[in-house]
Amino acid sequence: MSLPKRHQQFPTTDHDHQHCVAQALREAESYCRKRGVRLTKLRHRVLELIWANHRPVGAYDLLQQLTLDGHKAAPPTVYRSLDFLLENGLIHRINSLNAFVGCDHPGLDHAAQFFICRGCGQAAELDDAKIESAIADHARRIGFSIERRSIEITGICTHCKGKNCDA
Amino acid sequence: MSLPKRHQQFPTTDHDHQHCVAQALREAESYCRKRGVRLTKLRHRVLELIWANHRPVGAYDLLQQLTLDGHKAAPPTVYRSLDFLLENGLIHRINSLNAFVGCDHPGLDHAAQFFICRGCGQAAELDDAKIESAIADHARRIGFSIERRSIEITGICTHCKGKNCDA
DNA sequence: TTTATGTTGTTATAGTATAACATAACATTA
DNA sequence: TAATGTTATGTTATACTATAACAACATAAA
Repeated sequence: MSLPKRHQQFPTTDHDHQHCVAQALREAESYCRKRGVRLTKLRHRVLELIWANHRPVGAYDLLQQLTLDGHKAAPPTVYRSLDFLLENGLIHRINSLNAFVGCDHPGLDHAAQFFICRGCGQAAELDDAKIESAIADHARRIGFSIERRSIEITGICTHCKGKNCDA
Repeated sequence: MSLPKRHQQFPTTDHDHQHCVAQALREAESYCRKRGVRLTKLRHRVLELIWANHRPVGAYDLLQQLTLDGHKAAPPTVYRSLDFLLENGLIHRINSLNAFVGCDHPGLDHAAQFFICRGCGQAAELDDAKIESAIADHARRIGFSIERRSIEITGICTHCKGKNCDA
C-alpha cells in the first residue's frame, strides 16, 4: 500500500495547513469510532495541538498550551493522552527529540521512518519499502524478530538549503 | 569497507567478553593517540564501564559504578566523559533507551544501525550497506542532506527466542 | 616558570516522565 | 433510574535524564 505524495515530502511553509489539521482530525475521529476507542475532548485537543504544525512538539509544550486554554493540567494528563494517541497510531514519538508528531495515515502498521530538518524543525514521515525491506532482510538473516522501529534521519531539507542553517 | 563477523551478530552469553573489552580499550587508546585527543583516566574508566557488557547503559548507572569505585562523581562528570566518547566515535547513544553502548570500530563514519533485544537487553551494531543506501537514495530523491542517523530496531534476538521473553 | 588550554569538581537547576491514589465521567445491567 | 463496574482525569509527589555556571586543578606550549 503506497502513500499519497503529500506524505513523502517536506511541506512548504505556505501550504494549506488548515487542511492538514482538519483531515488529520477527521481521520482520527473516524479511526477511533471504528476501533471503538474514545477520542475524548482532551485527547482530541492534544492531537490538535500536536498538529499545530509539522514540527515535533514536546510534552511540556503541550502542557503549556493546555494551560493557555485555561485547562489547569499536570504532566500525567498530557502523558496519558500521548500514550493513548501513540497506542492508537495517531502520533509518533521522535526519540532523538523527546517529542511527538502527528501521523497522517493512522492504523497502518507502517515503518515510520522520519527525516527531520534541523533548519525548519519539520519532520517528514516516510514509508519507503526499500528501507523497510533492507531492514527486514537483515533481521531475517540474523534471526531477529522485529517489534518496533525507530528510524530518525536528521539533516537539512530541500527548502532550507541555501538559507542560514549553517548547513 | 566491511566489518568482521563479530560485529554483525548478537553475542552469545558465554562468549569471551574479556576479549571484547580488552580489544575495545586497545583500539580506543590507539585511536585517541592517533587523533591527538586525550583518553584520560576518567574517560578510559567510563568507556570500560560501558563495555562491561553488550547492553546499553544509562548515565546514572555509570555514575553509580564510579561511586562504587570510590570516585565521588556528579552527573556532569559522567556526561562530559560521554560527550567526549561520543564525539570521538567510541560509543553510540541509543535514543530509545537514553543509554550508551560501546562502538567496536571507532573512527569510521558509519551508519550505526542497532538491533536491540528486549529479552537479553543486548544491542548489536550493524552496518548494512543496503539499509544505508536505501536511506541515502530516498534522501537524494527528496533533496535532503543527511547529517545524522538514528536507526534502532527493537525486538527479540535469536538466542532469546523460546525463552521466557513473552515474545 | 609563566601562560594558555583543557579537564574535572561542585552546586544548582532545567527538562522529561511516571507512581500512586483520589475523583469524576461514562457504560451496563438490574 | 439506581447500582455497579470500568475508563478517564485530577492531584501530589517523586524519579529519571541532562545541562548551566563557575571554581579548582592538570597538562601542554611558549
